[in-house]
Amino acid sequence: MHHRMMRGVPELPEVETARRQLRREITGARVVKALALDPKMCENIGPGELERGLTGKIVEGIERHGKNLFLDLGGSMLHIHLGMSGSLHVLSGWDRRMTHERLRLELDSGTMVFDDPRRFGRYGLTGSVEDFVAKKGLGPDALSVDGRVLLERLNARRGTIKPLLLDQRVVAGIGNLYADELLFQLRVHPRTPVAALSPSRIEAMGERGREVLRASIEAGTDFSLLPDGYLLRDRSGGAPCPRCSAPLTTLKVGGRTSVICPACQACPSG
DNA sequence: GAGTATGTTATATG
DNA sequence: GCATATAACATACT
Repeated sequence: MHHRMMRGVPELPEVETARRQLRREITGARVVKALALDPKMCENIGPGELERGLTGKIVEGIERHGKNLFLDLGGSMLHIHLGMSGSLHVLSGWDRRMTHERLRLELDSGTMVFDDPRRFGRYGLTGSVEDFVAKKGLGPDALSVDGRVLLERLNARRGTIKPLLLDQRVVAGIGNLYADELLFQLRVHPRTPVAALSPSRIEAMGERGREVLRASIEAGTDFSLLPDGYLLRDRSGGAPCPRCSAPLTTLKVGGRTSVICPACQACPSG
């Protein structure tokens, strides 16, 4: 048996889906053997030391902050960031190594595998989620952010809206795809300066943001199951805008690809 | 072969 | 210090 814990590139909803699945499948399990297979992906620790730190521990719970996942081992935590191409799997029985296996936890109830072709992912030990968040300077988890909090976070900053939404120090968990979705739903052009957005617009963005993330979690991060009107159902250049049917266009903002409806998301004038 | 990629971080520049 | 731009990381796919 082989269970994949999530689908899609790991942004907040994908990691949250993995968290829920892992909670069901490996809570209470004991780590019999740990294999840290890629030294480059070990964060602030050597593979041997990490393996020793994991062996014998019991998985007491699974936590998440933004795109970061934490296995609570009682006293210490295994931190996992899935990068751009990482995925988590639970195997039972004697499944072979996966093609791009980077971390393997053999448990008394099965095996958890972190597979990652591009090796942008990271793993290591941390004392607590709070320590980790403080050390990285992460903002509040995006699911906990409402209109008031987003306004507060953005008030302290100048600059362009989309790169700020992607900055994990402002809010943790939003990636390129969900930023595009949010801006589309709010009819905001990604290059709009924050200063050009009214407080009520920013508040609305904060409220809508968690709705978008929740909707994706409910859909199991399968974009084809998102409600009508979602950009992510077909986010490709030339596809019809779900609102007005004009062809979607692509542009670069802050070095990242953005997909917008040129009719709905007006260019900032200033 | 060239160009693309949904994440993060370091470095340089104004 | 801040905002912005760029490269780098390593691999797969079109």
